[in-house]
Amino acid sequence: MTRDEIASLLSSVLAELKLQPDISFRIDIPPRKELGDYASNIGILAGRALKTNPIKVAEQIAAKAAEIDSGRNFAKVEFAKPGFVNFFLKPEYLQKNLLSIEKQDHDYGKSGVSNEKVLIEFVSANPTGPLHVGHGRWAVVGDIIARLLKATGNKVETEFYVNNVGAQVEKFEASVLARRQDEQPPEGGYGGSYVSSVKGNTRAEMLACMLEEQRQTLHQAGVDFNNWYEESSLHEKDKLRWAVEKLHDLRVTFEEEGAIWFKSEALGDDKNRVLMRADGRPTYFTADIAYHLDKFERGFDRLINIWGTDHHGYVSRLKAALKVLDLPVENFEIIIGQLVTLYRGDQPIRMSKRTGEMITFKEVIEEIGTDATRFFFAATDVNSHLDFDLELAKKKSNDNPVYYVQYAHARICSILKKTSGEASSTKVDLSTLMHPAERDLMFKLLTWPELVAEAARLRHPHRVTEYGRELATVFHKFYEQCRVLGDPARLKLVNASRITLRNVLELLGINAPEAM
RNA sequence: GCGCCCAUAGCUCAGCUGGAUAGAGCAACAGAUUUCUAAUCUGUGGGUCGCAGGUUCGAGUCCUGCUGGGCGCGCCA
Repeated sequence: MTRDEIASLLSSVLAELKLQPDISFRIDIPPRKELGDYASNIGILAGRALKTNPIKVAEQIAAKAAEIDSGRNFAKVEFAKPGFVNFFLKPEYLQKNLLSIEKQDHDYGKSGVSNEKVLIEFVSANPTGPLHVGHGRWAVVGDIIARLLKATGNKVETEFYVNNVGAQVEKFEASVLARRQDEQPPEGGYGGSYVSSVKGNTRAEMLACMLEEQRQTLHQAGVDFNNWYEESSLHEKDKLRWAVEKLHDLRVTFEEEGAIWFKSEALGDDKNRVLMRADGRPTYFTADIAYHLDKFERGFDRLINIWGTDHHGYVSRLKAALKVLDLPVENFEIIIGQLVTLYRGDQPIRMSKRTGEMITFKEVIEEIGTDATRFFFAATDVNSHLDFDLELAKKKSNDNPVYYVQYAHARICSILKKTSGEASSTKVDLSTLMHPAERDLMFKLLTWPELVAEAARLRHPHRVTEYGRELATVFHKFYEQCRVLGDPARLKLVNASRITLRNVLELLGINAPEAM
């Protein structure tokens, strides 16, 4: 009985007992083992809805659930204090799941809970300098969210938007040329040391050079985009003018001081915004409207953007524009990624693209490795600011959480190498798997698919790293207490653990080494 | 000044649409290896969940105010 199956069981219990059928009860893993494998607050909520004693209702529900199940999946179903219903799975159920894990192999954890065509856009750094650590964080998070959404049944494309038009790229070109003449960059230009290594004679060549470096860095981080969407292609297709005309037709534009404005203030923004400058050139905002119109035109059901916190002020104006254009804004999510402050010991390192004083994403990868970089950046909620001490990450590299998880996988492979394929035998009596450590491990394995679904739904990669640590812990404890070699049932359990652990690392884009 | 985000153990962070006795890793201390990898495990200490109110059977979680920090508030991108 997975969480979903318990949910539908409880729904039919409510129906049979003729209780309030539409309460949104929760099913959780309770804080202590004595309270079962799963627990629901259903009695509390039903009691409240019916204005009766919640404990009595819980008692009734527990009895009915046990009756319907009639000992197939649950050893017992109990009710408890404020109105909880607690479910205790039979060991046979957990044991049976091991066979299912082996059978599903790489697919264990995947599901079809969602079926949308999703475009996720992230990083989208200006092609005027190397990627900084914040980009790196958003790259890792975006990449893993894409993997999560694929794993739960969606068709997903990843996209990097290239801002290769406008004042910034003009200043970039001027800065490169100035550096070659040993001159100062223009006002607001780029002064980092990387400027001298930019190759190319034309602006396009210079941008291509910078872009290629970004692409390589991302590849090194295990992040490979499906699409690189160049802003210039929007201009070539005259999409900006087309977008402005659409807004004009909707009567949400006006002219003032020679510029064309969008009446965004009336649509939830702080103020009105310029679409076309007095000199006739469009703003970045106009390009962004055209770009997102184009995204929806390409037939995606859902758009997800990861934007740096420095762009959060653009959320309301872009949503206002898309809404007035009658696009489904409810299917347009913007995840705001907070910054990373790098430290060397107590010393914070400022991230500024315009000064030479920055540590790039590439340097971080090279210093602490791809696996550790991905794990650390995935391991915290992207909505929270992250303080990241390079010295600490490097110094402690031997008991980094990522190595802890990888080590569990390597240990398993080492055991399995010592066997002659007994783990793959189909006729094994699993009923001997009764030890508490075995049970804990089996239960942890059982919850992997629902964890993936939950992490995908919340767009929370850090749930996956968390699970990886927990699974490794449960495995290591099992390993300490239970000798595996010579026990066919335990070999089965270990093999299922190997598959699950590998799938966790696969989802995170981290290597699953067979030896360490 | 206005807007968004954050504040949980010495440090870095989890805590799911409000649920049962607030967790993990690191750091500190004490132990475990003739046995499948000790990159492991066991145990100990460590908390007014920034502060003050409110909502209710129940608040780290929701609301209001305050304090402290990050980021925005361009006819830059």
